[in-house]
Amino acid sequence: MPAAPASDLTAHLGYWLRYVSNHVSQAFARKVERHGVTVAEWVLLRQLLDEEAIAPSRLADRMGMTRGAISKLADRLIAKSLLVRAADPEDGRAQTLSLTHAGRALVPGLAALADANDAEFFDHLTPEDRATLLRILRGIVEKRGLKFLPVD
Amino acid sequence: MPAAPASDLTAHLGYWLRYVSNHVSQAFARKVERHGVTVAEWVLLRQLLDEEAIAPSRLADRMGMTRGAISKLADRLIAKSLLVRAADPEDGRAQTLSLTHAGRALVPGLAALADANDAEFFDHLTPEDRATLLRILRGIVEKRGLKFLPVD
DNA sequence: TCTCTATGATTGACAAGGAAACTATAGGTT
DNA sequence: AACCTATAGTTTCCTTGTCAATCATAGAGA
Repeated sequence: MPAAPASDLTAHLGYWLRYVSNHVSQAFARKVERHGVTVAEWVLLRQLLDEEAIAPSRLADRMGMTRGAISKLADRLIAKSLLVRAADPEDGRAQTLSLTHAGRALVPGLAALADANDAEFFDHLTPEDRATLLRILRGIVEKRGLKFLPVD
Repeated sequence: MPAAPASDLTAHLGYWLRYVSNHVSQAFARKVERHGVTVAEWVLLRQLLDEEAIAPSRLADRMGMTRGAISKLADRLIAKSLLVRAADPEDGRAQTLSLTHAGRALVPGLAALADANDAEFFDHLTPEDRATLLRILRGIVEKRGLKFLPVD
């Protein structure tokens, strides 16, 4: 009798991954909340820091959200004067999003919070463990051909 | 000049953790969806398999959700005839939740899906890497004194 | 016993994302 | 040029969670 060993919930790596990841994200959410932004908003702002202007659809791909979600997320950031939407001069259908001055100014402070959050959860690991964790996670992304950055 | 190195988004372990975790959970969500349940519903059902009956508040703690969320989650499972709610005979305020026959019968199939999902994402790792990953994740939970199991 | 506070659970209002319908424009084909 | 299909974005509806208010009961203290 092989007795399939009962699938204990806590035996699943996926379970632990979700467990820890949610805590890390929740902790980060609390940190950025004080600055008036959500985690999704932070990710969008951060993406825009590198590029002059970017199409909503590209953001949707990169952030792993639907275009509808990006549309609304952009609305909220525009309402906070951190973002501007402009028509693409080369394509009548397309829009571009770019940071306002205020938006650009906000990013470094949030980045520092991201650093702090990472430190809070991972600094106690040995350098080897940190490297292994990163290697494993990147490996899964590569192996599975994952395309986008999740947010929630 | 130490030059704090710009906080590249992809340098954060929290980023990768969230990235991978969300994909693993989304893949699992698609699997259980075919059986008519959500991930949160699966977790609740699985928790109940071990205990005869359990208080909603205990579930809220364990699952890392608010009591309000558990209340509604239970409503949905009751509507699907997988769960029953009963008054606690010892405390007029308390309720207890327990699986119906159908609910209990559903769990093994879902557990198999959880196994399959884990295999899909982690089977390519060496046993050492799997062990390390589990150890690291458990270590973080312990170090940080995390109390509950996240769901979404 | 009466009252006050704490606790368990539910409910209502709101937030944020997904799916699908919809609008407008691009670009190829005839 | 006229049409047809593909693509970019937005909007609508639905789901599911949180937060805060609410209700009922428990249990301690005057």
